Amino acid sequence: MSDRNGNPQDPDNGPESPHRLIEARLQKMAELGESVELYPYGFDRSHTSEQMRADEKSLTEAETKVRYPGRIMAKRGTGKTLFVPVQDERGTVQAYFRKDDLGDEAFHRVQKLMDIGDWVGVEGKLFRTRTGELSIHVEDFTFLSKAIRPLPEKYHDMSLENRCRRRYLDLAMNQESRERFRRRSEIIAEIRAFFAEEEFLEVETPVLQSLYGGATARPFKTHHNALDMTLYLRIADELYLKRLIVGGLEKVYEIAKDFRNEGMDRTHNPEFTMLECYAAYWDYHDMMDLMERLMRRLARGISADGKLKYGEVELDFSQPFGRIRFMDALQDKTGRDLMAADDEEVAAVAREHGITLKKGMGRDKILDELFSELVEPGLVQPTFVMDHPKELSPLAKAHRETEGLVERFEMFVAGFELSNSFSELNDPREQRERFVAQKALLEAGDEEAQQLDEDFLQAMEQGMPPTGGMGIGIDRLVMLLVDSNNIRDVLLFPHMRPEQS
RNA sequence: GCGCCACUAGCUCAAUUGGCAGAGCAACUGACUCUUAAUCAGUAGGUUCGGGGUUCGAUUCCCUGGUGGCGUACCA
Repeated sequence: MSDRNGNPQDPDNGPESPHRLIEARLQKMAELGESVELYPYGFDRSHTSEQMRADEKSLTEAETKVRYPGRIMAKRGTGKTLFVPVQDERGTVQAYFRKDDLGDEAFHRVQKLMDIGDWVGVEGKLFRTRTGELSIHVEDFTFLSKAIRPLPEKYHDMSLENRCRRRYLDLAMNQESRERFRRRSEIIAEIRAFFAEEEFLEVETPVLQSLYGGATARPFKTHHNALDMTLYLRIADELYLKRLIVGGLEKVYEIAKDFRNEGMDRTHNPEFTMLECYAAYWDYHDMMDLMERLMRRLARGISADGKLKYGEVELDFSQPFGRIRFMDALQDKTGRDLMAADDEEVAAVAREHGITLKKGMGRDKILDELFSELVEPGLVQPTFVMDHPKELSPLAKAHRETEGLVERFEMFVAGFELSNSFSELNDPREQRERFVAQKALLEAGDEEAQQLDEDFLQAMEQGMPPTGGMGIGIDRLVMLLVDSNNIRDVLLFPHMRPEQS
């Protein structure tokens, strides 16, 4: 944007010195306001653009008068006629104005005083022009709202920055943007329907928390004035949802914003939408099955065969998802059995693969790095990666067979992580030990380590049944389903630095 | 965080080696009764992101601040 620094041509400069383009529109408003209501209170719509296209034949044959509101997207005049594409949410239908039909004064209003970007309601019969454009032969029209700022140019895409900063313009100008956000809403509705059928209860837990937990991440801090205390914006719902399991709610889920005080890039926004679900008596195998059912259903909602195009690749959700063990995948890539390897050997293998080791990186952290580097990029088709090293998962239950591992899986697809799940740790003694270990990390300066949550431990001490839990990154899921490679495409208002003068 | 690149009219973009700051769309005036990126004739629109420097002269070179894009690091 060129006007971000508030120069005198900036139309944001306010009423003191209106921009010339705004001035022109204000003058039209003044003239228009003498004869019509500029901002009326409603409009009685008979048809949407979509309905007119669907029912064109019957509407035309019956010579039905339609009443259709929308935004003016262009004006093409040929003297005493005027063609005006009028856009509603799902499409555009052209309005055809004739001076002979409307009279000089009304025609002047539409030809001279109505601008691109204004809202209008037109009334008339549907027909096709000689060139085949679906049109309304206007008999009467109503101003619905006057725009005093111009719309962006119609023929080139807006810059990504402008599309995000001024999403309303992106939506106004781009049908595919409107459709994409409609898809997002439908996907989330479908997810809710799925969880309802699976008999999960949708719940809401606090965003403002005095202790943050349930994930390894740095939080946002805020302050409660009346209580004069520091509060954190949640980084996960986990510890609250587990309290509900303790309480006897057997299947719960929440779709909510989490906040993590970390970097931003094409797959990360500081606030993002997370789904977490917990089911009593389940383990991570049950959660894998649930995830597979969910993904198959969502994929089939888009294409009947369960295969989705994502960028250059075709993702197949119709077949059983791949299942590999974390350590086996590493062994495949390194040719070494790292399960048996000691810390020195693991570090050596990491160096062989060009991984820079930092101070304080434990064995499990190094394994995680190796995995991200060697295995993750190759996980294109939906795959469950199972049975992770223990240290990285302080809330997961120890593996029932293998020492040093936990019962956990992450689902990967298209090279990124879509969900994360455990057989949840429910032994309060072990949970306390793990928190104490995390606390040590925290005190050693690891800002992402988890805090000891005494209230949560007390809940667990009350008895928590065996439980399966899972988190799904909804924004990434939507990216996958709408074939987008940037999180900003699926967030209406992604975080942007404020513009400054 | 770090590195590279970008920022010029309301929007999308040009401008040769440091030498008069331009186009398309949008706007304004006029012509045109089936146009569709309407067309035709004309008009207007600029603190070249902010600040500093070098120079006879800076959109152009240097320093600094801002915002963005891409890569990288952390993370979902």
